[in-house]
Amino acid sequence: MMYPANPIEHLQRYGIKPSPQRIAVMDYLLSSRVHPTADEIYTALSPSMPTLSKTTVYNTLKLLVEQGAVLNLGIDDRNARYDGDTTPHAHFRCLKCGTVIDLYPHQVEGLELLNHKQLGNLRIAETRLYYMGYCEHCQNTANNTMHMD
Amino acid sequence: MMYPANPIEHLQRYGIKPSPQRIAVMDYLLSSRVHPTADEIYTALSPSMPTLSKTTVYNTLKLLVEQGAVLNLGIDDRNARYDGDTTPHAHFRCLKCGTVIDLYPHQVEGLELLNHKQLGNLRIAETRLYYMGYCEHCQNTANNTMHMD
DNA sequence: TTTAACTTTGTAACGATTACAAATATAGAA
DNA sequence: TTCTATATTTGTAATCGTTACAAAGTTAAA
Repeated sequence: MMYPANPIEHLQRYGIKPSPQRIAVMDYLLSSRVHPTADEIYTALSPSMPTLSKTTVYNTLKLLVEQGAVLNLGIDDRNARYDGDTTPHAHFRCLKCGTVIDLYPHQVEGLELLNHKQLGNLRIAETRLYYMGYCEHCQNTANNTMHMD
Repeated sequence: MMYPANPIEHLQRYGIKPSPQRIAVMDYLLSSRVHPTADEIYTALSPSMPTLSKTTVYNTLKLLVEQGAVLNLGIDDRNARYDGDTTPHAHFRCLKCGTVIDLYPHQVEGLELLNHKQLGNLRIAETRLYYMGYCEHCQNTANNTMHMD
Protein backbone atom coordinates (compact mmCIF):
# COMPACT_ATOMS: atom_id res chain seq x y z
CA MET A 1 0.00 0.00 0.00
CA MET A 2 3.06 2.19 0.22
CA TYR A 3 6.08 2.57 -1.94
CA PRO A 4 8.72 2.06 0.75
CA ALA A 5 10.37 5.35 -0.05
CA ASN A 6 14.02 6.06 0.47
CA PRO A 7 14.35 7.29 4.06
CA ILE A 8 17.00 9.88 3.19
CA GLU A 9 14.92 11.40 0.44
CA HIS A 10 11.89 11.33 2.68
CA LEU A 11 13.74 13.23 5.41
CA GLN A 12 15.08 15.79 2.97
CA ARG A 13 11.67 16.34 1.44
CA TYR A 14 10.57 17.54 4.87
CA GLY A 15 13.66 19.67 5.46
CA ILE A 16 15.37 17.32 7.91
CA LYS A 17 19.11 16.79 7.77
CA PRO A 18 19.65 13.03 7.56
CA SER A 19 21.82 11.83 10.42
CA PRO A 20 22.41 8.08 10.86
CA GLN A 21 19.96 7.94 13.76
CA ARG A 22 17.29 9.85 11.88
CA ILE A 23 17.75 7.66 8.84
CA ALA A 24 17.41 4.55 10.97
CA VAL A 25 14.20 5.74 12.63
CA MET A 26 12.70 6.95 9.36
CA ASP A 27 13.67 3.76 7.59
CA TYR A 28 12.06 1.67 10.29
CA LEU A 29 8.84 3.67 10.10
CA LEU A 30 8.72 3.41 6.33
CA SER A 31 9.34 -0.30 6.17
CA SER A 32 7.64 -1.62 9.30
CA ARG A 33 3.94 -0.97 9.05
CA VAL A 34 3.05 -1.90 12.62
CA HIS A 35 2.73 1.67 13.93
CA PRO A 36 5.36 1.22 16.60
CA THR A 37 5.75 3.06 19.89
CA ALA A 38 8.96 4.96 20.65
CA ASP A 39 10.04 2.09 22.84
CA GLU A 40 9.40 -0.49 20.13
CA ILE A 41 11.46 1.55 17.70
CA TYR A 42 14.30 1.78 20.20
CA THR A 43 14.17 -1.96 20.88
CA ALA A 44 14.13 -2.75 17.18
CA LEU A 45 17.04 -0.49 16.26
CA SER A 46 19.19 -0.94 19.33
CA PRO A 47 20.89 -4.21 18.28
CA SER A 48 22.17 -2.82 14.99
CA MET A 49 22.93 0.59 16.50
CA PRO A 50 24.19 -0.17 19.97
CA THR A 51 25.03 3.40 20.96
CA LEU A 52 21.51 4.60 20.20
CA SER A 53 19.84 6.29 23.11
CA LYS A 54 16.15 6.23 23.84
CA THR A 55 16.22 9.99 24.22
CA THR A 56 17.45 10.25 20.65
CA VAL A 57 14.50 8.18 19.49
CA TYR A 58 12.14 10.53 21.31
CA ASN A 59 13.98 13.62 20.01
CA THR A 60 13.95 12.29 16.48
CA LEU A 61 10.29 11.36 16.53
CA LYS A 62 9.42 14.77 17.88
CA LEU A 63 11.35 16.42 15.07
CA LEU A 64 9.86 14.17 12.41
CA VAL A 65 6.34 14.88 13.62
CA GLU A 66 6.94 18.64 13.84
CA GLN A 67 8.22 18.67 10.28
CA GLY A 68 5.32 16.56 9.07
CA ALA A 69 7.46 13.63 7.95
CA VAL A 70 5.71 11.26 10.36
CA LEU A 71 2.30 11.03 12.03
CA ASN A 72 1.86 10.73 15.76
CA LEU A 73 -1.27 8.61 15.99
CA GLY A 74 -3.44 9.40 18.98
CA ILE A 75 -5.21 6.08 18.67
CA ASP A 76 -3.60 4.40 21.68
CA ASP A 77 -4.24 5.81 25.15
CA ARG A 78 -1.10 4.32 26.62
CA ASN A 79 1.68 5.34 24.24
CA ALA A 80 2.15 7.43 21.17
CA ARG A 81 2.28 5.32 18.01
CA TYR A 82 4.00 6.55 14.87
CA ASP A 83 3.23 6.18 11.19
CA GLY A 84 5.63 6.98 8.36
CA ASP A 85 2.83 7.02 5.80
CA THR A 86 1.53 10.57 5.56
CA THR A 87 -0.91 9.97 2.73
CA PRO A 88 -4.59 10.24 3.72
CA HIS A 89 -5.77 7.08 5.39
CA ALA A 90 -7.63 5.93 8.49
CA HIS A 91 -6.64 3.55 11.28
CA PHE A 92 -8.15 0.62 13.10
CA ARG A 93 -7.11 -0.57 16.55
CA CYS A 94 -8.10 -3.94 17.92
CA LEU A 95 -9.53 -3.58 21.42
CA LYS A 96 -8.25 -7.01 22.34
CA CYS A 97 -4.74 -7.41 20.95
CA GLY A 98 -3.91 -3.74 20.37
CA THR A 99 -2.83 -4.14 16.75
CA VAL A 100 -3.15 -0.99 14.66
CA ILE A 101 -4.02 -1.44 10.99
CA ASP A 102 -4.09 1.03 8.10
CA LEU A 103 -7.35 1.59 6.26
CA TYR A 104 -6.98 3.20 2.86
CA PRO A 105 -9.64 5.27 1.10
CA HIS A 106 -10.82 2.43 -1.13
CA GLN A 107 -11.52 0.35 1.98
CA VAL A 108 -13.60 2.92 3.82
CA GLU A 109 -16.67 4.28 2.11
CA GLY A 110 -16.99 8.01 2.68
CA LEU A 111 -13.38 8.60 3.69
CA GLU A 112 -12.55 10.92 0.82
CA LEU A 113 -15.44 13.20 1.74
CA LEU A 114 -13.87 14.18 5.02
CA ASN A 115 -10.90 16.25 3.94
CA HIS A 116 -12.54 19.55 4.69
CA LYS A 117 -10.30 22.61 4.65
CA GLN A 118 -12.86 24.68 6.49
CA LEU A 119 -15.75 23.79 8.79
CA GLY A 120 -17.84 26.80 9.70
CA ASN A 121 -15.37 29.21 11.26
CA LEU A 122 -12.75 26.55 11.84
CA ARG A 123 -9.70 26.26 9.64
CA ILE A 124 -8.74 22.60 9.39
CA ALA A 125 -5.11 21.53 9.20
CA GLU A 126 -5.47 17.82 9.85
CA THR A 127 -8.11 15.10 9.85
CA ARG A 128 -7.98 11.82 11.75
CA LEU A 129 -10.36 8.91 11.47
CA TYR A 130 -10.04 6.06 13.95
CA TYR A 131 -11.95 2.83 14.19
CA MET A 132 -11.86 0.59 17.23
CA GLY A 133 -13.12 -2.96 17.33
CA TYR A 134 -12.00 -6.55 16.93
CA CYS A 135 -9.62 -7.83 14.30
CA GLU A 136 -10.24 -11.04 12.45
CA HIS A 137 -7.98 -13.07 14.70
CA CYS A 138 -9.46 -11.80 17.97
CA GLN A 139 -13.03 -12.35 16.78
CA ASN A 140 -12.23 -16.03 16.38
CA THR A 141 -10.29 -16.55 19.58
CA ALA A 142 -11.86 -17.15 22.97
CA ASN A 143 -8.89 -15.95 24.95
CA ASN A 144 -6.20 -13.78 23.55
CA THR A 145 -4.31 -11.17 25.44
CA MET A 146 -1.28 -9.36 24.16
CA HIS A 147 -1.74 -5.93 25.59
CA MET A 148 -5.24 -5.63 26.85
CA ASP A 149 -7.51 -2.66 26.97
CA MET B 1 -26.95 20.62 20.82
CA MET B 2 -27.67 18.31 23.75
CA TYR B 3 -30.58 17.92 26.04
CA PRO B 4 -28.74 18.27 29.36
CA ALA B 5 -30.04 14.97 30.62
CA ASN B 6 -30.55 14.16 34.25
CA PRO B 7 -27.23 12.79 35.53
CA ILE B 8 -28.87 10.17 37.76
CA GLU B 9 -30.99 8.80 34.94
CA HIS B 10 -27.98 8.88 32.66
CA LEU B 11 -25.92 6.84 35.12
CA GLN B 12 -28.70 4.32 35.65
CA ARG B 13 -29.26 3.94 31.94
CA TYR B 14 -25.68 2.65 31.79
CA GLY B 15 -26.01 0.41 34.84
CA ILE B 16 -24.07 2.62 37.24
CA LYS B 17 -25.23 3.06 40.81
CA PRO B 18 -25.49 6.81 41.41
CA SER B 19 -23.33 7.84 44.35
CA PRO B 20 -22.96 11.56 45.16
CA GLN B 21 -19.50 11.68 43.59
CA ARG B 22 -20.61 9.90 40.44
CA ILE B 23 -23.60 12.19 40.11
CA ALA B 24 -21.37 15.23 40.48
CA VAL B 25 -18.91 14.07 37.81
CA MET B 26 -21.67 13.02 35.44
CA ASP B 27 -23.56 16.23 35.99
CA TYR B 28 -20.46 18.26 35.25
CA LEU B 29 -19.84 16.36 32.03
CA LEU B 30 -23.42 16.74 30.90
CA SER B 31 -23.65 20.45 31.57
CA SER B 32 -20.14 21.69 30.84
CA ARG B 33 -19.37 21.15 27.22
CA VAL B 34 -15.66 21.99 27.37
CA HIS B 35 -14.41 18.36 27.28
CA PRO B 36 -12.54 18.67 30.56
CA THR B 37 -9.54 16.71 31.77
CA ALA B 38 -9.73 14.70 35.00
CA ASP B 39 -7.86 17.46 36.74
CA GLU B 40 -10.21 20.14 35.48
CA ILE B 41 -13.17 18.14 36.73
CA TYR B 42 -11.56 17.76 40.13
CA THR B 43 -10.78 21.47 40.32
CA ALA B 44 -14.30 22.40 39.29
CA LEU B 45 -16.05 20.10 41.76
CA SER B 46 -13.67 20.38 44.68
CA PRO B 47 -15.06 23.65 46.13
CA SER B 48 -18.61 22.34 46.42
CA MET B 49 -17.49 18.86 47.46
CA PRO B 50 -14.45 19.44 49.66
CA THR B 51 -13.84 15.82 50.61
CA LEU B 52 -13.64 14.76 46.98
CA SER B 53 -10.42 12.99 46.11
CA LYS B 54 -8.68 13.12 42.78
CA THR B 55 -8.45 9.35 42.81
CA THR B 56 -12.23 9.21 42.99
CA VAL B 57 -12.47 11.39 39.92
CA TYR B 58 -10.14 9.02 38.08
CA ASN B 59 -11.97 5.95 39.37
CA THR B 60 -15.31 7.39 38.43
CA LEU B 61 -14.23 8.43 34.95
CA LYS B 62 -12.78 4.98 34.36
CA LEU B 63 -16.06 3.38 35.38
CA LEU B 64 -18.15 5.77 33.30
CA VAL B 65 -16.03 5.11 30.23
CA GLU B 66 -16.08 1.33 30.75
CA GLN B 67 -19.86 1.38 30.99
CA GLY B 68 -20.17 3.60 27.94
CA ALA B 69 -21.76 6.51 29.79
CA VAL B 70 -18.91 8.84 28.84
CA LEU B 71 -16.36 9.09 26.05
CA ASN B 72 -12.63 9.28 26.65
CA LEU B 73 -11.50 11.46 23.77
CA GLY B 74 -8.05 10.65 22.46
CA ILE B 75 -7.79 14.02 20.79
CA ASP B 76 -5.28 15.55 23.23
CA ASP B 77 -1.82 14.04 23.52
CA ARG B 78 -1.23 15.40 26.98
CA ASN B 79 -4.30 14.38 28.96
CA ALA B 80 -7.44 12.39 28.52
CA ARG B 81 -10.46 14.60 27.85
CA TYR B 82 -13.97 13.42 28.60
CA ASP B 83 -17.30 13.94 26.87
CA GLY B 84 -20.70 13.19 28.36
CA ASP B 85 -22.38 13.28 24.97
CA THR B 86 -22.33 9.79 23.55
CA THR B 87 -24.38 10.55 20.44
CA PRO B 88 -22.41 10.34 17.17
CA HIS B 89 -20.40 13.47 16.60
CA ALA B 90 -16.89 14.55 15.68
CA HIS B 91 -14.42 16.81 17.50
CA PHE B 92 -12.19 19.70 16.63
CA ARG B 93 -9.12 20.75 18.62
CA CYS B 94 -7.45 24.11 18.14
CA LEU B 95 -3.71 23.67 17.71
CA LYS B 96 -3.09 27.04 19.32
CA CYS B 97 -5.39 27.39 22.32
CA GLY B 98 -6.27 23.74 22.83
CA THR B 99 -10.04 24.22 22.89
CA VAL B 100 -12.04 21.15 21.91
CA ILE B 101 -15.31 21.73 20.08
CA ASP B 102 -18.14 19.36 19.15
CA LEU B 103 -19.01 18.92 15.49
CA TYR B 104 -22.42 17.44 14.89
CA PRO B 105 -23.43 15.50 11.78
CA HIS B 106 -25.18 18.43 10.13
CA GLN B 107 -21.95 20.43 10.36
CA VAL B 108 -19.67 17.83 8.78
CA GLU B 109 -20.48 16.62 5.32
CA GLY B 110 -19.95 12.88 5.03
CA LEU B 111 -19.98 12.17 8.77
CA GLU B 112 -23.03 9.91 8.70
CA LEU B 113 -21.40 7.69 6.08
CA LEU B 114 -18.68 6.58 8.48
CA ASN B 115 -20.57 4.48 10.98
CA HIS B 116 -19.51 1.19 9.50
CA LYS B 117 -20.24 -1.91 11.55
CA GLN B 118 -17.83 -3.99 9.52
CA LEU B 119 -14.80 -3.11 7.40
CA GLY B 120 -13.42 -6.09 5.55
CA ASN B 121 -12.65 -8.61 8.27
CA LEU B 122 -12.76 -6.05 11.04
CA ARG B 123 -15.72 -5.76 13.37
CA ILE B 124 -16.14 -2.12 14.34
CA ALA B 125 -17.30 -1.12 17.81
CA GLU B 126 -16.48 2.57 17.78
CA THR B 127 -15.68 5.36 15.33
CA ARG B 128 -13.82 8.57 16.07
CA LEU B 129 -13.35 11.54 13.80
CA TYR B 130 -10.99 14.30 14.88
CA TYR B 131 -10.15 17.57 13.21
CA MET B 132 -7.20 19.72 14.20
CA GLY B 133 -6.66 23.29 13.11
CA TYR B 134 -7.28 26.84 14.21
CA CYS B 135 -10.43 28.15 15.81
CA GLU B 136 -11.96 31.46 14.80
CA HIS B 137 -10.36 33.35 17.67
CA CYS B 138 -6.85 32.00 17.09
CA GLN B 139 -7.01 32.67 13.35
CA ASN B 140 -7.50 36.35 14.12
CA THR B 141 -4.94 36.70 16.86
CA ALA B 142 -1.25 37.25 16.26
CA ASN B 143 -0.14 35.88 19.60
CA ASN B 144 -2.25 33.67 21.76
CA THR B 145 -1.01 30.92 23.99
CA MET B 146 -3.11 29.06 26.51
CA HIS B 147 -1.66 25.62 26.31
CA MET B 148 0.51 25.38 23.28
CA ASP B 149 1.13 22.46 21.05
C1' DT C 1 -27.72 -3.93 64.63
C1' DT C 2 -24.85 -6.86 62.24
C1' DT C 3 -22.68 -7.93 58.53
C1' DA C 4 -21.16 -8.11 53.85
C1' DA C 5 -20.50 -5.56 49.77
C1' DC C 6 -19.49 -1.43 47.72
C1' DT C 7 -17.38 3.20 47.51
C1' DT C 8 -14.22 6.67 48.66
C1' DT C 9 -9.93 8.37 50.15
C1' DG C 10 -4.75 9.43 50.61
C1' DT C 11 -0.29 7.90 49.76
C1' DA C 12 2.92 5.68 47.21
C1' DA C 13 4.29 3.82 42.92
C1' DC C 14 4.50 3.58 37.89
C1' DG C 15 5.77 4.64 33.33
C1' DA C 16 5.91 7.41 29.24
C1' DT C 17 7.98 11.49 28.04
C1' DT C 18 10.91 15.63 28.56
C1' DA C 19 14.66 18.77 30.55
C1' DC C 20 19.18 19.40 30.92
C1' DA C 21 24.03 19.57 30.35
C1' DA C 22 27.99 17.07 28.94
C1' DA C 23 30.06 14.60 25.14
C1' DT C 24 30.37 13.77 20.29
C1' DA C 25 30.05 14.54 15.46
C1' DT C 26 29.76 17.57 11.42
C1' DA C 27 30.83 21.06 8.10
C1' DG C 28 32.83 25.18 6.56
C1' DA C 29 36.63 28.57 6.93
C1' DA C 30 41.30 29.37 7.39
C1' DT D 1 44.55 19.45 6.97
C1' DT D 2 43.28 21.97 11.46
C1' DC D 3 40.37 25.04 13.84
C1' DT D 4 36.07 26.44 15.28
C1' DA D 5 31.23 27.10 15.49
C1' DT D 6 27.07 24.60 15.17
C1' DA D 7 24.24 20.74 15.29
C1' DT D 8 23.37 16.20 17.18
C1' DT D 9 23.48 12.59 20.42
C1' DT D 10 23.72 10.71 24.88
C1' DG D 11 22.68 9.44 29.93
C1' DT D 12 20.66 10.90 34.02
C1' DA D 13 17.34 13.08 36.53
C1' DA D 14 12.96 15.18 36.73
C1' DT D 15 7.99 15.72 35.50
C1' DC D 16 3.37 14.64 35.49
C1' DG D 17 -0.81 12.15 34.36
C1' DT D 18 -2.53 8.04 35.91
C1' DT D 19 -3.02 3.72 38.65
C1' DA D 20 -2.18 0.39 42.73
C1' DC D 21 -3.14 -0.42 47.11
C1' DA D 22 -4.97 -0.71 51.60
C1' DA D 23 -7.44 1.65 55.12
C1' DA D 24 -11.63 4.15 56.23
C1' DG D 25 -16.27 5.19 55.39
C1' DT D 26 -20.93 4.21 53.52
C1' DT D 27 -24.88 1.56 52.14
C1' DA D 28 -28.38 -1.79 52.16
C1' DA D 29 -30.25 -5.99 53.25
C1' DA D 30 -30.93 -9.64 56.72
